[in-house]
Amino acid sequence: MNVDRALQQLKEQGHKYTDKREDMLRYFDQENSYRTARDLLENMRENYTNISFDTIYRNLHLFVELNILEVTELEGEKHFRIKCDSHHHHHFICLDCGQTKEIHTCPMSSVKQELQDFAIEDHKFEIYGKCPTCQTA
Amino acid sequence: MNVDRALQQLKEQGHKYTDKREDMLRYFDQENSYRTARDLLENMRENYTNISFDTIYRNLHLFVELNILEVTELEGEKHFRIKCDSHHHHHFICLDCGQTKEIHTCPMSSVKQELQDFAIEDHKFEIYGKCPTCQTA
DNA sequence: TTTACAAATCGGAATCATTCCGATAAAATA
DNA sequence: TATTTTATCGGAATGATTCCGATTTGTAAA
Repeated sequence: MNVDRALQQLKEQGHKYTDKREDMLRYFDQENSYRTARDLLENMRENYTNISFDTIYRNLHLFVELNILEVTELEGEKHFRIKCDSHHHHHFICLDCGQTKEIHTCPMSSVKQELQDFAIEDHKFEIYGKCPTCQTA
Repeated sequence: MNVDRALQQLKEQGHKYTDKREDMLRYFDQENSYRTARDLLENMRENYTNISFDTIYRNLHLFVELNILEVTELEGEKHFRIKCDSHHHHHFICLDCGQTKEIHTCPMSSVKQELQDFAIEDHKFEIYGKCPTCQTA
């Protein structure tokens, strides 16, 4: 997912263009890691002094709904990151800095046999720890 | 993990016995599914009219620390269940009733090769959906 | 079996993330 | 440009969780 494509998708689905939306997407595109609503708010405040939490959350949820961002819950707080383009995969998530590394192993195919009568709606496979950078810091 | 063993473990580690602690453990032992602090509170109120959230949370955290309960975050709320005895495994979790089913597939061994320089501290593999009972209900 | 003390509990206030709402402002379109 | 729809703001409300001072209760030692 890149910013221009996301913006186009917004327009196509009847949502309005705003500078704030573009900047939010650019923020996640640059960060390329899991960030909280507060992280985003603080970054946005640099250019939009009075931006409100309502705007932050409304757009975060919109982006998740449109599959532009993905979300996970870490230590009681939602964290968002731009959705990866490539094929299905999972993430190692650094608990210090939020950086991620793609994991290409996914056990779902073998799991489905174990869950014949269950309606699978979603799954989460995440590995937590410290990335090389945060280990030395 | 069973109730008596948990109570003994509490005692061994210098924690005091209280009826409430025993009843909390019995609740999770019976339920055998992911329950919230509020679920527990409401159940406990039947016998202890004035039990407080402080007591609920303090003990939930203690139990997690002592490895008697395990915790996961579902839809912004922490859910607790009694820790399984058997060997390492993961869970299918029913999003309606919180019932779980053990999944015996775990991809961590193959994943470790992908994460040579990363310090792995924890991992989560959960499958969400509807259990057979909740599908028909 | 009392005593003494640390741990546990209560009640309620505080905190923190998130959501909601009414009023205003800005984008899109005719 | 006028109209309509969506977005934003500011601030209040909500809901889970935590904190705190005062009180009570296990427990171990006298």
